[in-house]
Amino acid sequence: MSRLNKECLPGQTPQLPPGFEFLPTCIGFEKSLSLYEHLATTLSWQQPSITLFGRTSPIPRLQCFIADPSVSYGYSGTQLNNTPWPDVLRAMRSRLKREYGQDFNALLVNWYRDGQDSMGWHSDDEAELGLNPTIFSLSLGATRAFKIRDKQTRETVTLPLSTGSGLLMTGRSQHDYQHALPKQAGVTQGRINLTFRTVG
DNA sequence: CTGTCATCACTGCG
DNA sequence: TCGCAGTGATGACA
Repeated sequence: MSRLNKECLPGQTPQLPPGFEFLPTCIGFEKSLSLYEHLATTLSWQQPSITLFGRTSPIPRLQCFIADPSVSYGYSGTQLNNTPWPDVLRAMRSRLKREYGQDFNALLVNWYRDGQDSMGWHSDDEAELGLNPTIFSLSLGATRAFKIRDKQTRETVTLPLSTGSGLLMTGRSQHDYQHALPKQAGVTQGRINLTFRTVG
């Protein structure tokens, strides 16, 4: 049984830009935390290194790429090895197909072990994802501040993503906006983020 | 083959 | 505690 933790409580939801839909309770609180524990202990986590500005460092998070065997996917120069679908995630994928009519064939999982782990500004605009990709994101564990920034105006909104919440990104969300998960010094608990996508 | 372009995270401040 | 500026080698692609 997972322990209640203040770092998992929800925050305030701002007005979001077009193409971003926040779903506060996709799965229940207890269920989300037990799924966090399950995935943290059972997935085959990887931490590749990246070289930039002459300095090589491990990426500041762990990741696992789950996909159908036919799918090939990579970003910023690294090719990701496919892990087969665990039962619980295969079931979630089926549920998403029923609810959103979207047949996701790939899932990038990121584990932000504490507030020192992060992801910089980017868009999910790789060619393999197509023109206006639909991406579904599910958050498990500690609440982290998700930032969305308008590429033109650089106006930024902060969306606290609490455990069990979903974020559906559609339409021009990856054209017109970037998103990031900054470091948060106060956070000691971990967060796992599932991002379902359709490749090819 | 060659040049252009976007990319990514850390440190050191304020 | 937070955010910004400054830091370049690499791969994709025309």
